Amino acid sequence: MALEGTENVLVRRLASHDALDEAEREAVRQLPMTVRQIPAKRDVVREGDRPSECCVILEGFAIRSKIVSSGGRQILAFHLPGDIPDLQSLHLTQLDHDLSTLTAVRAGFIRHEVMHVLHARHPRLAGVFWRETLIDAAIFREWIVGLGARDALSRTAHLLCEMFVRLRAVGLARGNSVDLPITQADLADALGMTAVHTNRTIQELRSRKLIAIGSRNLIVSDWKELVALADFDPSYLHLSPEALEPL
Amino acid sequence: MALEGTENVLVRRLASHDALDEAEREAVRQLPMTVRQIPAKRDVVREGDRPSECCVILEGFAIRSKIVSSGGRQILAFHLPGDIPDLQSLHLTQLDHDLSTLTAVRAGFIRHEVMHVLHARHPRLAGVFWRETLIDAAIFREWIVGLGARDALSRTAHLLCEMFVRLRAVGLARGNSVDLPITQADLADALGMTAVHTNRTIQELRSRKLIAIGSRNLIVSDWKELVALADFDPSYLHLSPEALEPL
DNA sequence: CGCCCACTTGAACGTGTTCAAACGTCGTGG
DNA sequence: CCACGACGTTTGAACACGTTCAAGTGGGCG
Repeated sequence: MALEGTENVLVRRLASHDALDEAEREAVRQLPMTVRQIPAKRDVVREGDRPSECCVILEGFAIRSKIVSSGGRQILAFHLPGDIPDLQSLHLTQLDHDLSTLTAVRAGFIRHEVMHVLHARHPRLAGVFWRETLIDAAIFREWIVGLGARDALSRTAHLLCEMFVRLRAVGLARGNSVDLPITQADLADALGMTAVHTNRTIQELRSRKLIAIGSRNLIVSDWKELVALADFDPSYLHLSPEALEPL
Repeated sequence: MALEGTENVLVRRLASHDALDEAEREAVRQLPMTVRQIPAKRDVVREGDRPSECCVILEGFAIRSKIVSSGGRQILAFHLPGDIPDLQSLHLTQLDHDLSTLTAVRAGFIRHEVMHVLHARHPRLAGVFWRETLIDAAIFREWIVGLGARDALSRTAHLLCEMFVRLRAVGLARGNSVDLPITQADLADALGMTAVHTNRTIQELRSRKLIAIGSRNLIVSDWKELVALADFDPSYLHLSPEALEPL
């Protein structure tokens, strides 16, 4: 049945770093979770909200973003199945950014109290969830490096490398191809550049035969060269050795 | 004696958000901590290290940074007294960036095992430390916004606002003046721009009579205007209402 | 006194922006 | 079945923000 699959997304994610014992796995499986289907391009929670639950993405893509006074939008993170985009709300009452869907999303919502009880009962699980938010922060740091110290071409290549590795790590790659339903305008808002220049940068990556990319999927034609151009080192993703192995 | 003061830095910081009960405060005060004095411009831990302790800054300024292949350095965070810059190493074994001192720093080192025991014994304290890393991440997010969506002037103003508020929150401001021993070259590496342009941007802020700034201190002459220019909203710092009050 | 480091200045240059228009594709309704 | 509109992508040309390189100033410390 559906629920089994959905909960396993969470167990698999949490167990991918530290091994969990059976009691811990079972406790996660037993987490009461409300599964909701959310259409594409909808806000899930907004800046200023004080959420009382947090959500696991089960299917689809979501983003976190922030609007600046000049009207611009900065995308802070792309989230894919297995991610818990607002886990921080567990200890930071007020949300300081928006969470919205890119595609249609199926997400599981877990109430904060339930999480707190889980953490009190299974302190090691608290550490595992904590770790998830730390990986989140590690990705933010790498984005800071990209925005501050890399030019448009290597910054774009770097983001594509990251998305590819993360999707592959959760089993969403088929060979060197992944679904990537992110428009160039969205990429632009993440990369801190205009859609026009994002388009030209992508064309450059294409003409160098590093990638083939459409509006819904990405094929990495030359992983080695793409990584070299991007100066991409996946250690910041803190994935298990297996998830990185046969790249 | 010195040790009392140093430990109180930590208690005060942790208690500034959620109230701690006496047992919890005492547990933090009893944390065995090795205080070390580190000269200016020294690495504390480096990318790739697997630290077995984490440190609280007691005095002085530190930075986290990352080197890119092209030779550039991106500063990811400025840390001041009360901060725990490598708290993440508690659950992320391998460090993905460097931590180094800007000025001479007095820091207290706490072994990971000790922290783990503390968290197991006082689950609520675990949440409080977790929260510290979440605020860290919130600051990263705001830097992403700055680097991606703000121009040089407002980005620089924003960073100065942030530093001023954070220093004030830990009692390091005297009126509208704070010690800020950050060179323009360091600012440049944080802001993702050249030292030359950082210099010109600062001159612009000076000539607009918003700030007076030397190489060791910052005076905010016109807070309201500076905030407006920076589009600065301190909520992302998740400070207590008292720390923000009479701005 | 002299050196080093941080800051400052000038001028040419380039990466990425801005504005504006056109193209292709997909889904919808006539 | 074709017309239409919406959306994402592509293209061109002028422009600007920030870079680059190079030289010079000023203050603090040995």
